[in-house]
Amino acid sequence: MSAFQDRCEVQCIHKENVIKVKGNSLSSEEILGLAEIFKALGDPTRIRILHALSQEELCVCDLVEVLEMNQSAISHQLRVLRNLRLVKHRKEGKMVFYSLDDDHIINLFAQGLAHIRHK
Amino acid sequence: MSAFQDRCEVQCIHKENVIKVKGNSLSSEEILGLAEIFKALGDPTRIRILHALSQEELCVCDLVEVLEMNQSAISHQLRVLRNLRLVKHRKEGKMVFYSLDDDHIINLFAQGLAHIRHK
DNA sequence: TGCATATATGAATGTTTGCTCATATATTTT
DNA sequence: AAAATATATGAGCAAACATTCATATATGCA
Repeated sequence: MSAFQDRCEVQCIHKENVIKVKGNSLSSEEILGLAEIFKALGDPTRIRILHALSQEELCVCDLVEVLEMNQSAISHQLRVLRNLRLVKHRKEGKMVFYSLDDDHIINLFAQGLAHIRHK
Repeated sequence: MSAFQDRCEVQCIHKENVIKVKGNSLSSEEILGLAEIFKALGDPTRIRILHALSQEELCVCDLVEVLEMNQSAISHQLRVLRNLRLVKHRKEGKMVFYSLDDDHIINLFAQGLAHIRHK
């Protein structure tokens, strides 16, 4: 209780709920990790890339064609997805083929679509 | 095929895959809708708010106390979540109580955590 | 070796975003 | 009616971001 008055000038706190919720919070790593993934999914270009890759392994050129965006933009976004291990890549000659690194993303899409369709 | 050469100066395209994937893309509304939700989840403060609300209905003051952030920041983020219908609110006197608007978010969190824990 | 192709990346830029500060609104209390 | 409390919101600012342009790297081919 002492921790309360120290910092917060507000009076309406429902102490029990606050204590309960504070005692069951996510770790900083979990919070930052979640935010990082969701932020990566929070961009139309990256959504389109991931959705395309959920159907086929594709090279960068293919993605350029599918998304109708320029190659630099695609490559920059692929780097973001690669750094988060959302996609993996495989080199074959001059080309680099990308694919999803695991299936969680597909489930996340399904959940997300379920949400927007119920609204 | 004509559509190809028009715009794209690249030659390595795997035509069949590109056609298949292009023919099965999400609609603009779906893409933008998904991006919007995931963007909303892509911020540590909003994650913490949503996680808190997944345990208890809380008023703004409670959230201020739980997150240890100032009231204005919390209110601004609550507005974002409200606009996307991720949370709903209920007024009681001077106070406004917030809670999750549906359970999809909980599933999204679970999926997201599954992803980061497997890496 | 030299040229073309596929991809990656740094710098620059315009936009978006999250927070703070100040203030407005709404409700209760005195 | 005035003061206090709970919440909302506009303006301003710094940081993050998405794209473009120019260029670098790497591979295959003549």
